[in-house]
Amino acid sequence: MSLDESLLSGIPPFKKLDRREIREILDQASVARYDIGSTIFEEGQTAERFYLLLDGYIRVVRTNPEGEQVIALHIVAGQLFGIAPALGRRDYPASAIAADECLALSWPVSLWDAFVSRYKGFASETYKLVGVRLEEMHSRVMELATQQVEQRIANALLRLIRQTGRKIDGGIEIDFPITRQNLSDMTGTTLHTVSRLLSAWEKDGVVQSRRKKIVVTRPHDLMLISQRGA
Amino acid sequence: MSLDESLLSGIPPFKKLDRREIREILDQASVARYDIGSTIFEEGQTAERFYLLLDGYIRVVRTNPEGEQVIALHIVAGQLFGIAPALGRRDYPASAIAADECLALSWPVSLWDAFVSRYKGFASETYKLVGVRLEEMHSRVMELATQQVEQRIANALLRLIRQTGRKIDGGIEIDFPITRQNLSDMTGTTLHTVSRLLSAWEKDGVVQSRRKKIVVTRPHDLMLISQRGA
DNA sequence: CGCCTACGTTGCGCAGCGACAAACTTCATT
DNA sequence: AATGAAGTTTGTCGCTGCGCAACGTAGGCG
Repeated sequence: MSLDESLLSGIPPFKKLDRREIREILDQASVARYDIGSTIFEEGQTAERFYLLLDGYIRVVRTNPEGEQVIALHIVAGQLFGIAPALGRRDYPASAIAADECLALSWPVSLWDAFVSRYKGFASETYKLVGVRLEEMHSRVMELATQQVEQRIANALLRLIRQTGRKIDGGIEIDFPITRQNLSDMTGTTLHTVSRLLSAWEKDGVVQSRRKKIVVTRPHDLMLISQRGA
Repeated sequence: MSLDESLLSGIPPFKKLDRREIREILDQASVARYDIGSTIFEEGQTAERFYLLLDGYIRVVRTNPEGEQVIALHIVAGQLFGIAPALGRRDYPASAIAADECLALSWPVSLWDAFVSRYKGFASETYKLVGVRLEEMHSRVMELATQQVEQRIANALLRLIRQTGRKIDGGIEIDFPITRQNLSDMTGTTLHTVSRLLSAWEKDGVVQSRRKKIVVTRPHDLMLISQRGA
């Protein structure tokens, strides 16, 4: 099966490359589809491949010895993930789970060094990506350390609509199925507390939610909530 | 003033280099001493230089709009810091403050690309360092999201003695001055709570502390505390 | 079409720990 | 030796948010 060059042409780590180079890269790639809820790789596994998400959303998850989950971040289409080699690691530091149906390319890690040295802009773009992730981790630590549960959940929602929001009439919808449990795993709280807060916000008309779906109807009010008590 | 090549010869990012290359690098470096409590660079500033800590300890700190501080990590001797260019950034994402009297080398960021391309092992070692930091941020998020205050403080102490511990008779001492406030800034709690817990632990003989000094007398018991309620 | 499982809601009680307050200790400075 | 600032201790109080429990609802699958 052959992939079209246009797949990669707009995507940051490859945007400086010409047609021929992209062809080269695509010819070495594998494509795979992942069902919602399926695991792409697991924490602690030896990193065999690195990935590029073409479509869908990925949850990057860590589990502690007690079995509690924490969602570290979400990957959106066009981003590399599973890039252990960029961090000088032989194993994946976290698990990747398809938050929605996903389509991804992948390459064996043995090609990483060649990609870095051979393709212009690839290295700098990936290290920029790592920078962004580090930055995001930083702000999660800040939030967890200084904010109340209500503000943390508001911030989590705001980040989600910023990164994965889809404009619909009446608000901005989170583009993939998400449960209260998921939200509580992102914010270090319980599904009960998330449920209560969403109910309260729905009553105030700030959000509107059905099962596994959340629409933020008044993003500005949510921003005010996220800064409450400042 | 001329610096001796032995300064850099054992240090990871430079360990694969020969005498001549190290000479080159040293000749382009500036040396500076920083008083305890002084600021080396500040969050948001344009990154002019990147640094190598030769002696002492650095606190990497972020401040939120409300003025609350969070200590992101500590830098120990032999580590690079202020490496914004490695993250594709033009500004420093956090402030660096001397936790003790410090000695550091620095180079203008304009040299970064040359270092990466010219010196063997420099790139891979720095990205490994970034990986370690990302990993550490990850586990901080995990801790903040899933653990009680008591366990978080125990973990913070354990990390400190692992990274900066100095063996003395009767235990392991944290090698630089540290206050209850500092500890609370690392764990997202208050100095009052830290004080109470340290007092309790001291009564149990797990730690021993004076003003700005903490000695862990029974590290194993502290480990048990850090896993309590598991 | 109905069952079953996953997801969501809500009430109640409790406790961890933050907020506030006040006093004490250590150390640097003059 | 006196003064003051910075760091530490300790007590009391109350609220946020978690644990537990029970029930309601929606959607997938046979």
